[in-house]
Amino acid sequence: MVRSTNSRRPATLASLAAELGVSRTTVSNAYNRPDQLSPELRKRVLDTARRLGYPGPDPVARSLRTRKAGAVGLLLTENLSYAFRDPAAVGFLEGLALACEDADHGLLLIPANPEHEDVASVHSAGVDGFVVYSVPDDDPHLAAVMERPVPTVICDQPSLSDIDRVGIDDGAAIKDLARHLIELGHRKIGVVCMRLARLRNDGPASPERQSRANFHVQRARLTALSEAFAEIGVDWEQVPVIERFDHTTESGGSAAAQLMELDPEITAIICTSDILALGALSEVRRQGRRVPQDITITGFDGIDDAERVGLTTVRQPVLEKGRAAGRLLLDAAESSGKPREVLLETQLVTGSTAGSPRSVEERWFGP
Amino acid sequence: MVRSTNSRRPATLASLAAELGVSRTTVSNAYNRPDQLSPELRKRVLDTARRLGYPGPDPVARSLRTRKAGAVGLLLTENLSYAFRDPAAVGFLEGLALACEDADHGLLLIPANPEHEDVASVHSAGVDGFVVYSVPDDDPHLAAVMERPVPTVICDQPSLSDIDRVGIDDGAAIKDLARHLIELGHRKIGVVCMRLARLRNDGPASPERQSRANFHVQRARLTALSEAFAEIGVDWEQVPVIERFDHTTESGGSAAAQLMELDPEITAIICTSDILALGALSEVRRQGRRVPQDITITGFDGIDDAERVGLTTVRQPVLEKGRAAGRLLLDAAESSGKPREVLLETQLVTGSTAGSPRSVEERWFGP
DNA sequence: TGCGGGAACCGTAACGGTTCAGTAGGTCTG
DNA sequence: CAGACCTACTGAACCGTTACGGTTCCCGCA
Repeated sequence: MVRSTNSRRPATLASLAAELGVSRTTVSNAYNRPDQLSPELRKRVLDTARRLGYPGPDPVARSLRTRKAGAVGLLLTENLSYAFRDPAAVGFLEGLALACEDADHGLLLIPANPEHEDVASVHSAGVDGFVVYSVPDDDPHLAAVMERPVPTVICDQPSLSDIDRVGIDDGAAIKDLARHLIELGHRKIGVVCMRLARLRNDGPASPERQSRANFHVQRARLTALSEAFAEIGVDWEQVPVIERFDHTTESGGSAAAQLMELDPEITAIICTSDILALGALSEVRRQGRRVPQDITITGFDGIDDAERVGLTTVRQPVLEKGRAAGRLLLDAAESSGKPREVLLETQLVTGSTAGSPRSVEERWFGP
Repeated sequence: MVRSTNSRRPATLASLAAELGVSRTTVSNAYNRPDQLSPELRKRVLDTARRLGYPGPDPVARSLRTRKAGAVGLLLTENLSYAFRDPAAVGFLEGLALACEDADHGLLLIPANPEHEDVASVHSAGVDGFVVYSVPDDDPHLAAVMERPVPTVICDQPSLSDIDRVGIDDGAAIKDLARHLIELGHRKIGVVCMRLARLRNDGPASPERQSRANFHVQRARLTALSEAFAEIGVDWEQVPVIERFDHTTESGGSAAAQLMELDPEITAIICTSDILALGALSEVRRQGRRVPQDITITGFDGIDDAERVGLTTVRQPVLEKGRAAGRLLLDAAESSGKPREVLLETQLVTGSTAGSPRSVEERWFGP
């Protein structure tokens, strides 16, 4: 593109000062501390600036000196576009954006390809702090963030390191859901979950793999599920858990199919996200089964589409989570010493996709 | 939060160099030009860095020196959270994010409150370029962006200034839609449009206000509509146009209500966005009218929800638009002198919300 | 033995600001 | 009329890095 007023080199504060015959300090003050110079001189500075096409103090140079960037970095180990594709992520981002806006900060989305070890993007992010959203605990990008000498807030992660954190009680939330299903009479269930580790794995996840999962949220939910069902004597080793790397409805569908093939006896499919559940729902119906008469399906998150179709799920306040993360990061009352923690409330949503399992006779011969 | 290894002051490249007894250049090279020093020394540098808790070259300082920020700024004159609430904006962002990702750049969302004159956020954005999305042509933030000596791409804006631009042919697109309605037999129509200027105005927009609109997209669409209907002898002065400041379904609903009250004779409501159209659709149905038997409703954008309900609309490739904007900005082949322009294709989607108007008799006494 | 050339490292000057401790000159106070 | 105090401005240090143009040293080769 072409610029209208362009001399060889763009004007700087120093060149402006020279032109005016004043010191750089004075020009700087004209922008930052109007009370430090006479109104006339200030006007003269600003006018000359306009004439020379000086756009005001360079943000980067200022940032270097003041040690403030006026921006918050968001790290989510996913393709950047995922942030806009997943409704829960979008909600989180909206909340985070609100908090940033309130504090007059920009929001920098940092590209961090999950299959890539390159952390240069983290190193080159000029930000005042990081929000880390849903990354595996062994992620190199996360490690790189931790090295940076700026405050950091982490979401949906265990509090293993001494870092401020925002999250929900994943375990308690999904236990409520599990007990709901147990009350309805479900004993033979199957689970569809999101990726458990950085390496792609699509298929059954052994109990060992489950407990070693690097994604805290998934691990917590699976553990809680196993506990809830252990309470009524269900052997978790026998419960099929299907993992999917990509978080899409297609994944949910194929996982549900795999689950039903693996064990046709299951009466309920518990999905660890609504997206997966919506996919499972379509697949199950495509196969001609009715929900919830023939099979029960549940999700997690409480996204709009889930509500629309009446999915039985757990609603978590994604927007609030984003906002809380931003607030925590930008709050001046920071650095109280101990890491702070915000736990948000969740809510069991009993929709129309969960019902009592029919007896085997009913299933085969009708009610 | 607490940092594990924290001496009084964080280590810098210089302190590292001093500790090692080498020059700053060498330390810098250890990070940026591994081929410039022996592998042994490099290892020693990196080891010492780890020991001292030096997180690598400061991004801001580096950015000042190299004149690169590794980020693209996005200006959209809306509350930041709007970017995540409006599906068309989300699609655009997704595309833009894809382009940024490909080029290993971050994406900085710049807060720019539309009702606020404060452009400091633009001045303090450390970015290599700007993408401007859907802002009024008299917006001070836009002016501030133009002052910054970095490349800029503008979306959905006339090519008044010599700036790279991405967009669609709004006029042609909506004319197709208009002709479709005309063929169906509509002569008495009403229009619901998005905000036309920076100052809030909810209600009828006079032809004069329409032609003076500061939002190019809206102006272009309204102008094209007036031309299309003028061709068949409809006096645009008589066509009610209702403007809404907030871009929500609620706005669409109330605008539709206002429109029908203003002129109960209209047989079609043309909305300049799907969001507005979806709101209008609910409102019309709430009032007990059937679509399209009693009234026709059309939108613009082609968002998912529109497709879901079978809205007659114009589909525009929002994701592609974002991607094209990003590509244009980051393309090295830039600065060819003349401003570049990318015009994307649109497509008329004939859904189920547009039909032939019934005669007045039919309307009152049934078919 | 002399010399060209590459590998490894260094010194200095930016990059474009902000900050803080002055200082010159004028006004106010007792 | 001395001293305190204020207003308006200045000089120099500093923020942490990279770019540029060396210098030194050693090796191979004629």
